[in-house]
Amino acid sequence: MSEHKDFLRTIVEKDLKAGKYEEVVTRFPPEPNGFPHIGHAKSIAINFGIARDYNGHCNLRMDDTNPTTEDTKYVEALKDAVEWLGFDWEGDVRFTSDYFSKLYDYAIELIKMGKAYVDSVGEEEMRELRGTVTEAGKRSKYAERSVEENLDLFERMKNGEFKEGEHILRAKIDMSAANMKMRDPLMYRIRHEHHFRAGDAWAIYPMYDFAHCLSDYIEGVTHSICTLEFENNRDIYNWVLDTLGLEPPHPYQHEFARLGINYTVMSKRKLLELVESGVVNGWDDPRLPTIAGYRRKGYTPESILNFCDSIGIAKANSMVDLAQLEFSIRDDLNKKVPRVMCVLDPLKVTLTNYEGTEELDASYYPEDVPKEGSRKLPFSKEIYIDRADFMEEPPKGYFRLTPEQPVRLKHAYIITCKEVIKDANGTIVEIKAEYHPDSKSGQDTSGIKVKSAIQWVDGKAHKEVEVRLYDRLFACEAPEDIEDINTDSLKVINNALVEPAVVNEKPDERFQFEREGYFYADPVDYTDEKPVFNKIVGLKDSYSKKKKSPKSESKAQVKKVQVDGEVVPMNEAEQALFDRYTNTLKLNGMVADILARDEKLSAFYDEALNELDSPVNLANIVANDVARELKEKDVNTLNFSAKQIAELVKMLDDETISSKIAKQVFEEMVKSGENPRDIVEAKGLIQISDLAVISPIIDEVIAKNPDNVEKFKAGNTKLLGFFVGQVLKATGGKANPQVVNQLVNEKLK
RNA sequence: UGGGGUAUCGCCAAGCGGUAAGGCACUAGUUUUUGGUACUGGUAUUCGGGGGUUCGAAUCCCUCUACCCCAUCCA
Repeated sequence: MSEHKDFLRTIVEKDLKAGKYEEVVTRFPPEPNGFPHIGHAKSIAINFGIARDYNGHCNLRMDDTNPTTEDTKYVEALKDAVEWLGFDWEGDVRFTSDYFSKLYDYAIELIKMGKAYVDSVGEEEMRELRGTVTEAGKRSKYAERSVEENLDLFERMKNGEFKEGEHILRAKIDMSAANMKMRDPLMYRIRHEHHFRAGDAWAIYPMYDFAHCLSDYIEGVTHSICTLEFENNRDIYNWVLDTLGLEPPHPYQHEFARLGINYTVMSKRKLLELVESGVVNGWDDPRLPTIAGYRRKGYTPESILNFCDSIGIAKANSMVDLAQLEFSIRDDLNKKVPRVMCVLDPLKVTLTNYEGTEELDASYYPEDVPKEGSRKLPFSKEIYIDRADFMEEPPKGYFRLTPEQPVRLKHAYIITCKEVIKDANGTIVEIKAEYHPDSKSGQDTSGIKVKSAIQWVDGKAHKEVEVRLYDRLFACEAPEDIEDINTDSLKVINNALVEPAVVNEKPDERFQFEREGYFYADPVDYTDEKPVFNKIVGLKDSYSKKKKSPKSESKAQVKKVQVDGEVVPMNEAEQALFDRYTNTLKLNGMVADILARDEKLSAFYDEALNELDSPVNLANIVANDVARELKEKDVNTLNFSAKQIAELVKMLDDETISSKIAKQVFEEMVKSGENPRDIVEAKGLIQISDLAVISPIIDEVIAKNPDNVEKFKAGNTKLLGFFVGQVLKATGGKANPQVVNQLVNEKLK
């Protein structure tokens, strides 16, 4: 129903509307040092999605500024992922390395402005000089080098005249900045390393903080969207663009929370570890949360996109339940995919009263899936069913075949068990059963009631296939490392039996194996001789859930006790002020506390008090509303004066205006600096307390909302607010809310 | 410990002073030749805690608490 926008789209819309940009340009800027995972999918969906929604465009840019970790095989994987998800990037794939010489020029400009310098301290010393989060850092002695010297050194760095680590180019910002990122951040480091695209042309490589903002600018990006951990970097982002004095429009950075899913790891480092240690079989192992992995497993791009859509975009760190992803793929495949029969754990059934063979018609799709298509099902005396679908001594609520309970073979006949044959160990090896000739699917006249229909395959006319059953890679919700791995994450069934049409007709590459789950013909290992199917996801299973679920543990959670920290005690002057406020002016403790502790506020309050002797109302508005404005501004930059606030409160005291209107007028004063009386007059905001005026309006509101009147009378007293709100709305906020409140209450009684 | 963020149901997430959306999960029922799907209902007297302002607060003010990020020549 509600077409709400995420906060990024809200920003984009506002910017577009304000004419800040003509066209929205975003970018997806991965570093090509690993395979993209589903977290990247979220970023792709956001960046390309926003560009699409607002008729802009999105670039694909490889952020390749670190030659030691990056590789061209990863850029291919990245391109594949974006394409597979169905997005087109604008023009060619971009590379930060394409901008190296432009970036170099910008750096020189900064040096010339005295805003960057070559530092030559060692790594260790630099760390020490940087200070800590609580202590300011110190600039190294090299910060004093002349522009000429810096220019010379920097050029020689570029030419490869120095060893790695010998020199570094830093921005000259502020070594005592509270934001550690602003303590003269590094812009260039020396790397005698072969770059997979730039070759050996460069001996210096730009750092992220220098390269990223400028690359965005060069490409005309308007909204530079990244994850939360870059919040602290935003200051440098703006600093570089601003101090270079680049012609607007500038791009601006906005951050959202990265995706976390339980039972999986998402960090590139950990993923790399899993791949390199051989715990999984490559980057596209279906147990990995990589896009290649999901793709190999059989997920559709639509399902991934729907998932990204369903989890929303916000700024709170969160951990999404894996069930949400699984829902997305089931939901997608349910509408699309043919149903087919496969027996994972075969148990032979001989139909003692059946002779010959026949072919049964069977639709590929259930009635609720509006798709056409069917196949023939060979049927004969010998068939296989799944071992789990027969029980000699069934528990209560078991719907399948038992010695007493017949069952339907899906698309075929009802059968009744006659004899159970076991081997020497007591394991069941065969069932002898009888079929009911008049119970054929679609023309059943037998009148036999069965509780379920099970899958089966013909004893001879079937295909043997390999089925790979995947489970979550990790055993715990928030896995840390390899210790937490689920040792049962892959089960291979070598000889599952599938009905012949699956392999012969190949009606699709994804199937629902009835009553089991969704499966995908493995794109790599599948051959006609040995078909291989990957389990994408199981069907929802309310039976086994009911069976084991021991009802979630004690729900009676004790409410967490929260200890209150200590409040800083007031100093003497503050205490004196506080006492005066509470004792002689009769302010309540909280308000007095707020005022007394803040010099700006108490001064403002005292000034207003000189104008008007209304200590309580004045205190309230100062402590609540004026305080908000004074949080970031200084008294003399405010648009309004203490005198005007006194005037406002005067009107409140007179009941010329209501407190609701007072807030509105205050907002106006903040913006325009006009006199409160003028505002009230100009907008006609004088309070209406006349019953003769208010009463008919209430009647109208009541008449318009019979449902809510009903609910109110039934005891939903919260609705009082609704009615008052409606009346106030109808009067432009001018009705006296106290009067309205009382009147509504009476009328609804 | 300085700075920057974030707290609304088991998990996501709307909400921006006037009736606490929605999805997942859970649950009860209806339909069903998939224990699937679909459909119908049930799930927050309450928004991290405590105060204050207001006729009215998840929303404004004060304060406390918890968690995340920042001291790589990574991005």
